[in-house]
Amino acid sequence: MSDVAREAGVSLATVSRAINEPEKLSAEKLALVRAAVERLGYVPNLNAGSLASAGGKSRIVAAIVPTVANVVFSETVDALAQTLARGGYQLLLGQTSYRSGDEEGLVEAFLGRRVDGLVLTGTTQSASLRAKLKRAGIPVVQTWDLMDKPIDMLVGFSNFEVGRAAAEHLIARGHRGLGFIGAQEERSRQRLEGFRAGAAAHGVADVQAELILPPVDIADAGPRFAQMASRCPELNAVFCNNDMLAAGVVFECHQRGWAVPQRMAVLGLGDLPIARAAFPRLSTVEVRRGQIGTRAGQMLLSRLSGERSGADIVDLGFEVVTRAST
Amino acid sequence: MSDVAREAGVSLATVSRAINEPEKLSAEKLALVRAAVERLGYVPNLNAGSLASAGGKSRIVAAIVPTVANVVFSETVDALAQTLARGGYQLLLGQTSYRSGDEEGLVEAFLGRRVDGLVLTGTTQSASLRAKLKRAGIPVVQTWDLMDKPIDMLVGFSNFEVGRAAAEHLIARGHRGLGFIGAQEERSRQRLEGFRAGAAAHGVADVQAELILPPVDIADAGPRFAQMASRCPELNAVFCNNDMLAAGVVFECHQRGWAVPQRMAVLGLGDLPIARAAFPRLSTVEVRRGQIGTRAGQMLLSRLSGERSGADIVDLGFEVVTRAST
DNA sequence: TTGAAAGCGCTAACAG
DNA sequence: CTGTTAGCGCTTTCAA
Repeated sequence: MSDVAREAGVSLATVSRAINEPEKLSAEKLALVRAAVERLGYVPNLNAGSLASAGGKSRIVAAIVPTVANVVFSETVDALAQTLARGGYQLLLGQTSYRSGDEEGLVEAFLGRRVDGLVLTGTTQSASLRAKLKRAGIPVVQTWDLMDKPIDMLVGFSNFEVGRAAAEHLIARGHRGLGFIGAQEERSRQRLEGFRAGAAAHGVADVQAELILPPVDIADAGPRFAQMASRCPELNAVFCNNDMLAAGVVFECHQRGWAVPQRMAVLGLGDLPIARAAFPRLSTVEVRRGQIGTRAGQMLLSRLSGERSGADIVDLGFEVVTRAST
Repeated sequence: MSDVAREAGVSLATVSRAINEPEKLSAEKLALVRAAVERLGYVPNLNAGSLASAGGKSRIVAAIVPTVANVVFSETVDALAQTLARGGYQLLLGQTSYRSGDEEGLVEAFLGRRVDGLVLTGTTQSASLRAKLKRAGIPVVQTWDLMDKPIDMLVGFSNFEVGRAAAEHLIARGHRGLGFIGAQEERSRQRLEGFRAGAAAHGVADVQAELILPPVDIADAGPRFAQMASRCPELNAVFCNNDMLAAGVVFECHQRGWAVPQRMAVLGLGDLPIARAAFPRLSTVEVRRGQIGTRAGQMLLSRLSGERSGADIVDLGFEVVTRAST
């Protein structure tokens, strides 16, 4: 910056003003500085700027997800990044690869960078992490599930209820040989519990379940489904924990010549594009994964702009959309 | 930090050392400082640190992709983030939403943050952007395509050759009524050119093409395919620019009762998990999207650690994998 | 081994 | 409208 000042023959403060509050400068000096900036290819150091300016805001928000390689999270991240970008914030990405122990280290690193806000996936942070976050005093939003006492803010839906609704949907359509294909992971387990509860409430005590160790490979869907089917001949409906898995099961049914939904009903989760591209069209539980990112971003933004906004807990809900596969 | 110093009864320098070079402190003082840090919940400000320390490295690398919501890029980003994390770097994410004009603004912002490195998607940056990047003097790696004179480093494969190979594969297997479904986007266009060239080389002059405006919705695959098929009754093989699209086409064929590949051959791109989950199993052009991220990360890391490493251009190639759908 | 002091690149009063 | 002077929170000589 001092190079620019010298080149333009003005003081440091003037250069700073030319960049941050150009309206407070004479046209003459402004032009001088701009020319010098141009000539030197000067790019202001934002870090130094935020260090010096009051509050030291970094204009960076960090997000932690299991992996962005999973569509469900990548769409949340996409929406979040877009929302933040509109507010002038940038996104620092952290991935745990489903190792929940990694979360604390990531948070620590982000806090060290003085991120202005944080979005977390899930609601099962350790007590020490919760405490650390509260002490940090920055807005935090947990996502993808619900709970009573969030660290700060929360946007998600009830995975347990999703499971229950899935069971009820399947039973209402006359299927009682129920199966569940999911992941060995928090939210999937919650859905399985809900699924079992929903089934039990209608007198279906036995539910087949296959939990895949993340990262879930869609190609596992077929084999896992095959296992369940041979273990339990009366199986006639499966709830897959994402539409990709469901598509895999549908393909497996095609291969076996099993009619969907007559011989086997298949219910997905997410309402991914493939649900509408599959044949038959997939019935699915729609969850607003994009909305999660958008809302999380908005909540952060309004908090960061000083608004003491309204709801700190938003339940986005979900919807069972019935198409042709159930 | 001064709070910690006071609390521990030592100087600022000692606190700094306790954090960055604990081996150079007496066990006594070290314990003192650590206790104070613990008691106060102190988190060192990394920004201030990098400002003060020579070189001012931020330990942040930025990546710009069209969108992380597209599997192909999300896997690259996933791999990149993981690789960088292992080297102690974090990832700042920028999305253009396919608006290539947004790229320059993002770069500007990242440069302002003094990121230590940058990874770009594609090779079609404007001259002014190229110049800016070169002047910035940080390692830059372009990805997802090939070119002769990259800004700095490059890791990708030839999209043109992918297209050509796809055409040759299809023709070799006896299909001559060729179609192409892709996106209105740089790399997809390159593949179409290659596809046409490959077809022409074997005397197939007429190639049907459908280019979808991004973001590509998989549910468009069926309708687009239907259009092509009705426009050109002799169509008997389509090359889809990603496996999702290909799965969509396969579903459409199921629906029409068209046997794949007998009535219609379907070739995908990417070798996504769904290619092995589909029925019939999808033939596809495998491109190493994870590798792109990993290699880009490694190249950056080795450059950042001072190694004057070897190849600055790496061609990852691709492979046509023949399964059951062609 | 530890501390004092001088910055890193920039912003923010405060004068002028 | 513009320049001077302190810092922001930390690291790093240089002495002690």
